[in-house]
Amino acid sequence: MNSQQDDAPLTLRDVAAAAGVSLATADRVVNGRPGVSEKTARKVNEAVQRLGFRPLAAAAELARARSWRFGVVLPRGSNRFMLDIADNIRAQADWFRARRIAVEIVETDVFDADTLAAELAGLPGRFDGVAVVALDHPRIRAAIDDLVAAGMAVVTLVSDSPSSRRHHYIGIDNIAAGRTAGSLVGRFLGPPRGDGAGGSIGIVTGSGSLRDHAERRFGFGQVMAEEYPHLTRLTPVEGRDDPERNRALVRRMIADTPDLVAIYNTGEGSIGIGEALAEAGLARKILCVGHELTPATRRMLLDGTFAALVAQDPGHEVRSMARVLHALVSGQEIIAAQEHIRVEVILRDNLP
Amino acid sequence: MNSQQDDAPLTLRDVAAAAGVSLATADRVVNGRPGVSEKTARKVNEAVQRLGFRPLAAAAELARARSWRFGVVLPRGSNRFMLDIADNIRAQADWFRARRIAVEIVETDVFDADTLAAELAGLPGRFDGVAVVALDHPRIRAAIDDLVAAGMAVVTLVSDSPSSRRHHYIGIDNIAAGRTAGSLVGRFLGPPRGDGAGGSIGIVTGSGSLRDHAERRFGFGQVMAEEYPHLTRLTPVEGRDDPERNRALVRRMIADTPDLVAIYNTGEGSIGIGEALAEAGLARKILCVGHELTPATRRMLLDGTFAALVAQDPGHEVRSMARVLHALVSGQEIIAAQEHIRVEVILRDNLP
DNA sequence: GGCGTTTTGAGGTGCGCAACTCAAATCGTG
DNA sequence: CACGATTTGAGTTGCGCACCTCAAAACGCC
Repeated sequence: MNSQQDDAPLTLRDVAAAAGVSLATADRVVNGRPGVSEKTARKVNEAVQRLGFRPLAAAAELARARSWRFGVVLPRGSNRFMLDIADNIRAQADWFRARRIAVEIVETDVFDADTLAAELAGLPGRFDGVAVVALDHPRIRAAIDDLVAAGMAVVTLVSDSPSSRRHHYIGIDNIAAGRTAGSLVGRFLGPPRGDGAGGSIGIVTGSGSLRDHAERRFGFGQVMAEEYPHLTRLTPVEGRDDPERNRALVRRMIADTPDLVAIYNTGEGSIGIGEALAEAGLARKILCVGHELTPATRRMLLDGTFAALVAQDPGHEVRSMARVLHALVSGQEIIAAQEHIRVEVILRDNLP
Repeated sequence: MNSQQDDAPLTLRDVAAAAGVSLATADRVVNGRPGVSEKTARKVNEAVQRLGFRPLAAAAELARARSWRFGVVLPRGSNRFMLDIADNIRAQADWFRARRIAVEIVETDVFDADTLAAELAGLPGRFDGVAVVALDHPRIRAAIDDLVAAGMAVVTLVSDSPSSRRHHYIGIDNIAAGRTAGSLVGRFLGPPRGDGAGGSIGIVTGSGSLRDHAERRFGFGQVMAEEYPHLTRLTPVEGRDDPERNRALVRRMIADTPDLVAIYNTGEGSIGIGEALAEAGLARKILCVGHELTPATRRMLLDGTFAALVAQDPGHEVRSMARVLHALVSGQEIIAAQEHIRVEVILRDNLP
């Protein structure tokens, strides 16, 4: 016979009673409204602690009774990965609607700082929260800071602008991703031949100005220099994530590099690399490691053209973006561990 | 000047109006209550479709106004990974409280079918939903089916009982995990020596009766036989996830196997393997691949004793368990993609 | 047409909280 | 002590939905 029926859900009323104050005062403290003496506030906070009170999420949300408008700024007409992001946003439509969140995808030329900055400048008023695939550029940094200053919740997506005041970055550590690719290449190639030579590694990259690609090259180079000095890194070639350009570049790379043993693609358009290798009869002969899981890379992983992919889960990123923006605007807590985006290694055997 | 103020949140009342029925009738249809003619139900469902109505999650949850009791059946006094699971459950306490969910961890001897079955038999009435680290055994299957028959939401955690009627399995595909480990070992060892010999691979496993370990061995063996026939697999030795036993076993393995080139541990207690190798001065000389990220395996990954880990994220599993059980008991939808637990490959470079 | 049955409508209640108003009590200060 | 300022209490409203009751209407059948 317990004197306290313990299933009784703990409400703010209980906290007020325990603290010896009225519901109104407890509410003022919990919601940070003014007009409460420090002493009283302390009493209430102690009661909250002692009883382990948490406002019921559903009730809080319902009572706030407002809707949110989120904008997601994505590169226009972009690669498969960005299309996946967009698809995942649409797939989350129900989740958003059930939370009174209206999401609008804003397509723009992310790669031009002025265009992107202008686009960002037009967002306040239209949205309560914004996710943006950022460029690491002073003008973008300033534009993002302006958004934050305007009271919007701002997260960077996939590509960060770390010096800005964005509230959160949702994406992977691209240096770690590059290092991981480096380790895979080094390990898969095995120890140097008898004469100490290891061969050359071609590096295909999107563009020099994208922070994520630059970081991947950096991480890759770090590991190579430290751990596999017998391997030669060729100068990175820029295919701008375009399969056709990549194909041409790899074709030339093959012709120019007799001891080519591996190719690392920091970005998209891996299919072009696979095609160039197939043309030359070198598929599965030259070790390939790339990024992101797409229908094309999946196929090449299965047929052995690519040995491994270093990837990030766009579904996770979109859900994380949704949760983080929602938590930011509605003042909820963010579960850091849940929002950490992992650098995934995908082999043929653990394809999702 | 839009005639329809589009920010007006769509409520059930709007649906009722659009369908030309009363709120009560619309409510009956949406919540599957009886006493509505088929014709009327169709009208309402059409309106729901047409308007894209979703009940506001917060309001629905609040209105249901009930609390849930979940039980999580874990092996008693178990290994680091299971302790991580328990820790993550405790770390989710706030999340649970905010949803009026009381979680109780039930420790028992999971490895004895009778004990586990008896424990499960005592759960109905105590809980609304149960997550259980299952054994694949007819008696457990029957016990799980009884829970489901008693109206409980039941998910298996980490280790499945696929023939049972459990509503959901939360864990990885262990065959894929074993295959992944096999590919890593095969790739990392590189091509056979000139004489075609590849060396021997030791396999350390927990126990023959655990389904997850058996599946990992199976997947590992598959890949080895298919892709790396030049490598010899030694007969698996059972260390019951105990570091001390593993150490003794590996010590003997080293002594008995001159051409030992790699060790694969399907389970826990990897630290014992590292110690045995260090004693023999073979750390980093023999390729090691194991499972699960723990403080010990993290350390050995960093110092190079282990080349890679195949892992599952206990945090993700616990969150997924919470979401799935909550969705099951409260009749919500489950986002399959979100609940899929990935087979992760962890190298030194992508350590979370 | 009259009966019983099924279907529908109208309305109420409460979930826990946020946000507000207004009056009462308390406080500090001269 | 008196004054105004600050703090506190009491109470109300509404968020959107689930769930319930009761009466009215429509229906099917003989």
